[in-house]
Amino acid sequence: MSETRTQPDTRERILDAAERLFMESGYEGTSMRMITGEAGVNLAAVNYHFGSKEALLREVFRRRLNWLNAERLRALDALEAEAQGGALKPSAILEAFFGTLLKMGRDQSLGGMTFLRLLGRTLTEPADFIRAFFAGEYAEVIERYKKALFRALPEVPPEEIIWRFHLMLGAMSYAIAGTDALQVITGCEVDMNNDGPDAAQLLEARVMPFLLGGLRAPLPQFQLLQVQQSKPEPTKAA
Amino acid sequence: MSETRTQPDTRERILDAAERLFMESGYEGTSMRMITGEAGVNLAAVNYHFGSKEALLREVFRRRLNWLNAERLRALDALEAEAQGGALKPSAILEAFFGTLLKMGRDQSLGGMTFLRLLGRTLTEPADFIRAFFAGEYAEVIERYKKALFRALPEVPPEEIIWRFHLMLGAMSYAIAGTDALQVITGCEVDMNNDGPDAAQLLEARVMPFLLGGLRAPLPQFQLLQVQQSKPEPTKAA
DNA sequence: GGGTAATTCAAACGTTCGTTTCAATCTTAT
DNA sequence: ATAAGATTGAAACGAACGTTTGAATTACCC
Repeated sequence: MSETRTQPDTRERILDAAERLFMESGYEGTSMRMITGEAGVNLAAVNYHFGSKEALLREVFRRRLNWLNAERLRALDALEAEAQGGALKPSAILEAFFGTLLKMGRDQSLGGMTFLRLLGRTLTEPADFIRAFFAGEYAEVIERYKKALFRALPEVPPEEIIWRFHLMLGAMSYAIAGTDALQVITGCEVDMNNDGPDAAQLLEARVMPFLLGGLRAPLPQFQLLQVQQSKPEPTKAA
Repeated sequence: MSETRTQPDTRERILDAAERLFMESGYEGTSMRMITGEAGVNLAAVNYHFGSKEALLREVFRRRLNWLNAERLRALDALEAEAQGGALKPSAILEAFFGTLLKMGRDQSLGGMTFLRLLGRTLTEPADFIRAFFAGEYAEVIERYKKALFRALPEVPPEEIIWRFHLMLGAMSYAIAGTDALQVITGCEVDMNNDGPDAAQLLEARVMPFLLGGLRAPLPQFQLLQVQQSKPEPTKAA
């Protein structure tokens, strides 16, 4: 009747529906009709408000990554201010980088576990425009954290640090996105299916020690590889 | 004179093209016309030889996973025979599981790095039939290795081992599949782009120490979590 | 060499995709 | 109240999708 104020922000309804569906079915596996159907809006609304399906995906991420990027930089700034020019502890850097991520999983207004899973899953999407988008969004933050890790681990060759950063991102992404995928493979249900604060807390308690253990693992034998890649700097014993 | 080769390798040409294209563009992002075009065969050939696109994907994996599964079981059998009933070293178990995988990357006749990347990427595909297929293909091998890890690490709670198995799979998959995806994000090129033996060897030297370090990392604080998990009731949420 | 099955081929099938159109409706400021 | 602009609605667009058809061609066995 008169209270049917049918304007609960069409844009937000579309973004919420798209976030959930992209997470569940992937970008190519989600159609515009699925999105507008779940959002309860007209099919043409997506193209009217966002321009295209690609632009919609970008906006889905932008409204979350703005906060994530800013918060990650803020956390690193705080650490560096506290250290007063000294090197940071690797565990503190990981806590700032991944802890900030997991904080999103606990806060429904920041997207919660839904966005975390979408993020982890989308990093492996093969579409070119998606990869290009992420490269641009992440560049500054990754650069800052990479340099912090270089300073925190001066005895580890930078290339090795980059590799392990790589591997930590992969482990974390799978732990988040592979909630049902990999746990089907491992044949055992780990109780991170439920959304909300518990899932993110469990995740943090389980994953952070693993990441730190991997980061601080003994270095591989470099003699052979160093020759192959013709890097002049020798390995410092560790 | 080919007595058993009744086909002019049309089947193999399709499988090779599909393997490469699925790796590059994903399942949904690869069309039948792309596959038959690259294979140089007629569009109808896929449905004639395999029945459907889904069945083609399954066959692409089956011709590789048959070897991988058998070899992984054989490697574990050899370890257990050598141990004569004793527990295995965790590093040996990882070497058997992931070393076998990386052996495929070095052998072009087993699919090489192309198949490895396809495998890592497909594990995150959201399509239901893909997940169901992998669950069936992997079940036996995962079960065997899980039990071996339980015996090798009796002081670690089984659920924690499963989690870390999870995380190791994720790190390895990203290291393989994320060749260009994540290295764009990290903004630094790691030279695993080239196929062939070198890439797999580099991968092994870099990744295995990381995985072992994560697996043997100190356990998290369990007091709080243990209460939640010691209760046998599952508390499943929708 | 003829008969039979296997395979290839061009063409079309029906469906779904993202996108566009344009009239109808709602919002807002004058 | 009314004009102007913003938003929504129903319908259709052309293209691309996976799949099917039926005739033409090839390979194989007796």
